[in-house]
Amino acid sequence: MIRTHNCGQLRKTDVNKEVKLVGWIHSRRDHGGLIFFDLRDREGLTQIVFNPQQMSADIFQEAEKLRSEFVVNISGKVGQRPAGTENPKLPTGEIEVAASGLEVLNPAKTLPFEIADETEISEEVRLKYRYLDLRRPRMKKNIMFRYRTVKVIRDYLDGQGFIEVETPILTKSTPEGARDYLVPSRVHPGNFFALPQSPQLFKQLLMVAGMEKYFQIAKCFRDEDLRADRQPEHTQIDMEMSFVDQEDIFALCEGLMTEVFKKTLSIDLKTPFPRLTYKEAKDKYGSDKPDLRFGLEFKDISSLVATADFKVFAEIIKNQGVVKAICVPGIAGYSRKEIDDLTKLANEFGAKGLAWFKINNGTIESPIAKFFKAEVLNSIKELMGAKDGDMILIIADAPKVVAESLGRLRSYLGDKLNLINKKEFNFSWVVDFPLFQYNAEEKRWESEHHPFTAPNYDDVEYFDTDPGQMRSQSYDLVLNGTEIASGSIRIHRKEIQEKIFSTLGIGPEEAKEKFGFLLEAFEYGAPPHGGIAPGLDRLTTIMLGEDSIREVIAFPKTQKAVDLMTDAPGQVGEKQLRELHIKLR
RNA sequence: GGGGAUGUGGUGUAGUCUGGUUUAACACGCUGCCCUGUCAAGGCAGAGAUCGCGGGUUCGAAUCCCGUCGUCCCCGCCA
Repeated sequence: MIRTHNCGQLRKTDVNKEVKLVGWIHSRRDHGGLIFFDLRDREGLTQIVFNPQQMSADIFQEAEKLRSEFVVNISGKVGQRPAGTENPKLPTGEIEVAASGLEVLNPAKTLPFEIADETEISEEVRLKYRYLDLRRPRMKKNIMFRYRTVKVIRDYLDGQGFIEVETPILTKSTPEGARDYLVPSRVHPGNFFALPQSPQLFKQLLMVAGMEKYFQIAKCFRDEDLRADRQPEHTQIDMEMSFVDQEDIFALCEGLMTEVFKKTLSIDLKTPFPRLTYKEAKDKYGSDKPDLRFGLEFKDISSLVATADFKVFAEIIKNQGVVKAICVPGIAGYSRKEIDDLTKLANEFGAKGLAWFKINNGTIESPIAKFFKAEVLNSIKELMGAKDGDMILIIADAPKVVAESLGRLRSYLGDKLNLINKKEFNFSWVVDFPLFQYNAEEKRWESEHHPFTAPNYDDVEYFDTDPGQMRSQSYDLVLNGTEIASGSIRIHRKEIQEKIFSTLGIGPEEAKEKFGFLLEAFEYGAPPHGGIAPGLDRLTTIMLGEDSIREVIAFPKTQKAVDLMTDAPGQVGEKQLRELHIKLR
């Protein structure tokens, strides 16, 4: 090894030791007759001092030529800093290394930006020079935090009897779900592998194989448009267990999260995490991943206003619509324009209008108040728990539109009015998802989760009469309004699987062609099994208080799915295409 | 596919609405010189930008118009 210590290591107890340090020149303070450098490696910073009276003139001259980010090898003696010159900001701040030897291992051009958290740099520049961006303390911290998280996960699951198994990256395209990334087969002209959207089928086959407890830190690929929380490739903590029910999965996942938060952030999570059904979540928050760090719960006021003189509401209720409201504290002073902005937001999500009641001096002010009897207004006020200074926002529409638009208003106001405690980590389970959802465009039923999700066995009577009514044994883990894990108990019996396929309009032939290997496997003794897959990127993003998963991914892609550093994707030559039997059009 | 924001020396911004007192300003960085206790070192001097790209309007465009490209946020999409 070139070095004897790292740059975060030396303390007062090391004074007078002869040491060798390597690293990057982090900063330079040249006093002419005396030069200070902060030398940086992964572990920290150590001040190096070059004093011409204590070294050869040659070396001092060399030191004068050092610039930012040169990679150097320093030898010297650890010294206690003179009284009053200690730096309390550095763990190594009580000492410095008096250099006696210097070797430039590699010079560096002037960097496009400084290696410091304080400098704001456009993401475009950061991604082009990602290897420099990762030198910055924040990014280094994020990447190392991610590693520690994964390490805790592996240790925990190992302790629980799980084994990590790798599954193929080159696999088969499956219908439904996201768009696949395809890889052409050279050996089989016209045939393609698909990159896995998740190891779903393989982990179920590992259960059939008798592995009982499987996990994998698994890369998943989806060729869909990107967002702050979506990249074309992301990492799941993929888990599957045999002989379990929903409760076992919850307990495992709660144990895992508790361990992770304890070991990485020293935070004690309270378990069990609260649960709410999909229906409750939609009814009260308009979302299947509600942010429960703040209230603004929906209240259904349909029955209160159904018989009032206000025709708009009455009509909507008559046509299977609903009227729901949230009570927003302290915004009764909102101007016309501010209310217009809220209305515009509601419009974006399909609501035709936004009604409002301002509570001032105990009375309700609203352009539509005159249509309601005093006792109706009072009942609404009471139901909403509205106080002076509050404003009740009301949306009347089809249930889906009300949920989406009022839900969006809720999130917007929760953020805008600072109702959210940013330090809180609020976990909850959302359970009893519907088994199917109807695709009106294609006039067919689709799986809400995936086609291997077990139904809630209390609901199987609806298979032929009302599939939309059926609940599934699938569940999401929600953290601060983000879905961070999704899973289900799987079907392990052939006849139920066939029933699902027939509801989805997948005939026996098609099922055999697409999932034949899985269905066949189920005929050789498949244990009951289920699993869950937390998203590592989303989880660590929230834990670190970042706004985008790009901040926890070493080499992420832009919104156009491009890697600005490597310039991928790129063109390939005619020879490569010919070998793959591909002709561009 | 759609909506919105944005692009000015190496980096981050001001200037753009209201075209001309701009020879495009400021901070950081960079270069040179001075400097023995700094740690966001300090002082002095200096270099560095055809204002994303293309076209148009105009006597005159960073500024107005059209197109185009990149980046970001959102909708659709993401079992």
